[in-house]
Amino acid sequence: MSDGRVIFHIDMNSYFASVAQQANPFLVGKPIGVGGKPGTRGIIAAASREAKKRGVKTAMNAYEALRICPELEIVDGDPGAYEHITEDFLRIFRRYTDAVEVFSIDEAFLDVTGWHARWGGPEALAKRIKADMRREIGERITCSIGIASTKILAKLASDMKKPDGLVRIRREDVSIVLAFSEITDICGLAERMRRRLATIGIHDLIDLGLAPITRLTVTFGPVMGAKLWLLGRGEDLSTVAQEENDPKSFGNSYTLPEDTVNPRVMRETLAKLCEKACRRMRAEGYLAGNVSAFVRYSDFSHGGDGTRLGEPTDDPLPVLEAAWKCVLPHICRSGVRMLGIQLHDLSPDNGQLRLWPEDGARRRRLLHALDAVNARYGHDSLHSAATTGVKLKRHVSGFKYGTGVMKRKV
DNA sequence: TCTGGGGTCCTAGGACCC
DNA sequence: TCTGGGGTCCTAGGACCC
Repeated sequence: MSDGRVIFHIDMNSYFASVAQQANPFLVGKPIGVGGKPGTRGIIAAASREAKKRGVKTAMNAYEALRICPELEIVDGDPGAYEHITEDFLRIFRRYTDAVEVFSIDEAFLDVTGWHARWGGPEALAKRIKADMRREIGERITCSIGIASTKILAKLASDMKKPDGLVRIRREDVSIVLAFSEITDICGLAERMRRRLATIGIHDLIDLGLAPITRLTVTFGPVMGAKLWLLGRGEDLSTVAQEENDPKSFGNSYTLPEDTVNPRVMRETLAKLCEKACRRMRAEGYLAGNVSAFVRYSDFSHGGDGTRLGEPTDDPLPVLEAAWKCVLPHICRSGVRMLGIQLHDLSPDNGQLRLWPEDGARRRRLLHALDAVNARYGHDSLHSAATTGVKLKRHVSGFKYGTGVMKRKV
């Protein structure tokens, strides 16, 4: 069935670090890590090739990374630049097929079945894409391309040679590749699944390929069981999705510099998170019908709840009130390390279809004005006084808190 | 100075309806 | 008298991804 398909998985190498090095020649050839700001408990989001050689790994704690590699230079991420460059390489991919699925900011699947022949076959097309990228995006930002008949195998292939790799897994080589791969090399199978499979005597992908489907469906349910059975044969039925999906949720979370039991700190943190998530939602034109809020304790266990919002909204005030009620029963247990919120049940904001009461309309104008200032001067320039906890005398009917703004750092 | 922050998808279980 | 069973919707939570 899938024999005829030709799928590419294209994965940028050390993407954030490569972008930083391309933007700043002083960083070229040096071990750098992106993220992990001092004074926070952040982690390294990406390490340059030089840093990786010295043992720095993605998701490593910044202190640990500096201990292993004291000369490591830690630089801030630049989300705007990543988005921009991602758009550039997607444009290149779309020259060669309509079926481009954005898998993350630095990865995409391409279905080039029926298109590769005119470029001289899959490998020749992959080389051409690499050449386009070098010429149009730059020498620093390289990619690894995996070619196979399914998405899972293509992804496995792109992982096999880094950086600047090009690996094709042909149908006749699938079983040998699987025999030399770990269960957790397969996208979608991680440590938990490895352990669960071990409990029924499946220790590697060869075992998985030999397991009867009933054993898998009994243990993992009909859907996951069938999926595992196919994976054991190097098959998967997923197709390259061409259309970009609408977002399902907007969430923000923050790990405090140190654990706290202070409700005031927690509420202020939650307020900023609500503002941030609502701002993002307004920018993309969505309203949320549902909010959930949660805390992570010192021991990494967590607590929280969700609730419906009275009516769909993108206003941080009602969101904060609802989120705070969700979190409140959970904050007395022990020190809190992280707080987070998530807005779901999204609907498009068809402004004209909704009847805002006059105060509501005024408040919306205010929020959008705040957005404009923050967009211009930086995200933390202005906060609504209500969500920062400043008590105001002026109240606006229909809202529990005032709508004044507190000036900061402009 | 162990363990960030942004997401999606799947499953289990309860409520409710016919 | 007895208490089925299928379907859908919703929510909470786990697993996984980069």
